[in-house]
Amino acid sequence: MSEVSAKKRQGSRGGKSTGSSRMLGMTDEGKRVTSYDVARVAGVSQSAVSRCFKPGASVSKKMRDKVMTVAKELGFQPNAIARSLISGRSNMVAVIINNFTNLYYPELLVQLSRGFDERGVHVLLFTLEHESDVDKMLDQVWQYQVDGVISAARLSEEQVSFFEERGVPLVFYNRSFQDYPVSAICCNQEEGERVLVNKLDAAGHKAFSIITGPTDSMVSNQRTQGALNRLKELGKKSVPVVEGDYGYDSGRAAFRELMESKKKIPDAVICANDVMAIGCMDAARHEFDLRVPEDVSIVGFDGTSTGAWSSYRLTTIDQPLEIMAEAAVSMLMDRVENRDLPPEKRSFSGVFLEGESARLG
Amino acid sequence: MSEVSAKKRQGSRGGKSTGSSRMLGMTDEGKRVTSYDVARVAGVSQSAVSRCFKPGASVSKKMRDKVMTVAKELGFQPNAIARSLISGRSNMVAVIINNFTNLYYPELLVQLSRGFDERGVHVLLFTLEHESDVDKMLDQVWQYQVDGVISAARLSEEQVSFFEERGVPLVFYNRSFQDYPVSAICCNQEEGERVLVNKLDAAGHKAFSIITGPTDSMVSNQRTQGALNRLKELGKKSVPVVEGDYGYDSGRAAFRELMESKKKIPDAVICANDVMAIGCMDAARHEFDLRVPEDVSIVGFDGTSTGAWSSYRLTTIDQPLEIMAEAAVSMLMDRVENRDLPPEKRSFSGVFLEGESARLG
DNA sequence: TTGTAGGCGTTATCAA
DNA sequence: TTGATAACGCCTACAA
Repeated sequence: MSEVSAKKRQGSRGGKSTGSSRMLGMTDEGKRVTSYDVARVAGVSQSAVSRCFKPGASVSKKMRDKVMTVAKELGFQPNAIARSLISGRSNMVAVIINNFTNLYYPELLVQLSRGFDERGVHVLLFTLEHESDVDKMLDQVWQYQVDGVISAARLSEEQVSFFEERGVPLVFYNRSFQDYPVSAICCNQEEGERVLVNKLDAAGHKAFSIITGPTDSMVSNQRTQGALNRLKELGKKSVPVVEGDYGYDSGRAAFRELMESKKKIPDAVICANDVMAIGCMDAARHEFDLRVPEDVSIVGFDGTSTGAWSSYRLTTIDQPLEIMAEAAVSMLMDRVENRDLPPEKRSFSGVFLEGESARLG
Repeated sequence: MSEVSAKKRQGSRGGKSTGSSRMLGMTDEGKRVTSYDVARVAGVSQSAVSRCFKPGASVSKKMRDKVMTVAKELGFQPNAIARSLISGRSNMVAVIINNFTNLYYPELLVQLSRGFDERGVHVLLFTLEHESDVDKMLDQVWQYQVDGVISAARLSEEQVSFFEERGVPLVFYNRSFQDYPVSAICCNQEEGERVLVNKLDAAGHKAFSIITGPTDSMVSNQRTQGALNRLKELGKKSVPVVEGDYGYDSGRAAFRELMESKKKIPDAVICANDVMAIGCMDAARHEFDLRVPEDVSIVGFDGTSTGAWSSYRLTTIDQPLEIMAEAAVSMLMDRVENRDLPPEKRSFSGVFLEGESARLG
């Protein structure tokens, strides 16, 4: 031990008397127990202690036992902050989510958190309320030296390049760019909608309507376009489109708007997500005394657990959440380990859930 | 500038040519821009740069302008990790949540996140699946030097003392100990249940039943006890009690169990949360062709947004989520600022939501 | 295998 | 007000 550090750290817990420390993890002076403290008590160097806590390091069994015993005795845990500073890896990942009104996102968050946990990585959560907050938040993310970012919120190209320039891997969840290379996990929104339209069309529906999410939602736009494209191919033109905000009330309001407009009453309503579809069903049944699906078919998208509740039994497209979340986690971590991996997109097909909210027979 | 640091940092961005850096926030060698880089370009000392980024520091306007200009030019942002190391404050707070099946928790998480954001504090999220994971997680929390912890998960006294010994402020959300001093924000569960029972009793209900949450849930136990206590006071004995797990399916199953047991059919079912109450309603209506509330009254607890959906219009107790979350945030941050504050408990009354799932007339 | 010493990027302390 | 210098707690060559 160097003279300097010996002098610097003359805690009253010198050598012996380490028996009954009431304050596990703290020195008698109320400071955090560091590797130096462990080293002093164990009579070894600080670097030895450090090595004992590094998985593949070269340490003798004797040394490791000695150090670990003392470490446990003192309640020592390496300081992740200090480690991050020197190693350049924080073992933290930022998860950016803005759309919490959509019930889908909490479920996503749980899955992501689970996946990262398994890898010993921690989630720094960033929730957005207004898109305008994004830039301030990006600075925060950068300041905390996260190893990577998963964004389920829309970012501009400029914002994407913010991370790119800085070498921070970024994986989008259900958003992407056509002409800008970014890594992304997506559910194939268009395909899903086309499946729904096909099923509805095959069952003889004539008057289609669409309820979209917020117009600035990429997912909503893709879903809407998917449905409209397929409808056009089937010769359906002038399909009424009403805008919602992904929330229950907006689904209700949108259905009301459809019914009260001059156009013909719909017999099939395609909603950009499950929650609005549920709102839609409630409006149809309780405000207009319509039977679902006999009078009107209503379909959603997401496969949220609420959609399966027996008052709704929603016909919808189930996004394979666990699979997509796991894919996002591993795609990100791969890029954390190896920054040279090129951007990659993985697109998963949704699974058609028949439910009972659409007449398909 | 010292000779040493001048030698160490001889980036090719010396002095001039700072005009068009493609790599904002990175040096030409691909390293993070540090305060030294800013200092060199601006021709000032590193500590001057540091001061310019500290709110109440004593810096001349001229200095601040010069530094800030260069900082912006280079895309410099102070490294929060390094700051945490020296300052002992990470500006991160751990939020521990285990009960994600309960729809109440995502909404809580958003509110907490919002509150901390406003204070420039970041949320490190810890989700628990099994109670057994707790200890490993506590070590993680400690390693990251969080400034405080909010736990909506149950912790043992030992686990609480883990933080106490280390001087990390802890605030519980909706859990507490009777004989161990901890800070906590609670909704008055007992009181809420008593209100519900009174309303149901006043409307002439005779056959009460209770569906509980998991037996190891403190909140569920309090709610159940609150209801049972009041019922006993009203002379109702032998109230059937069935255990659920807070989930929709368990609410359905529990109702089924109630109906199929030998005991008399209930005319009032008290559920430990909204989601189970919803499951219960669906079972009553769709499996037993009962009318709610004419044949059976069903009440929940929480005031989740789904309970208000028009298929349910749940009669329930609304926990004042925003208020409670804000209280939790400020209670925690107060203790981060001043560690000497004694533990405190704040208990908020729930708000009775009349709904239409209970006959109260 | 073990110890020494330097550095990660800040903030804090003290002279100047 | 500014600048040099010492922490903060750890990891990592490099030397022993």
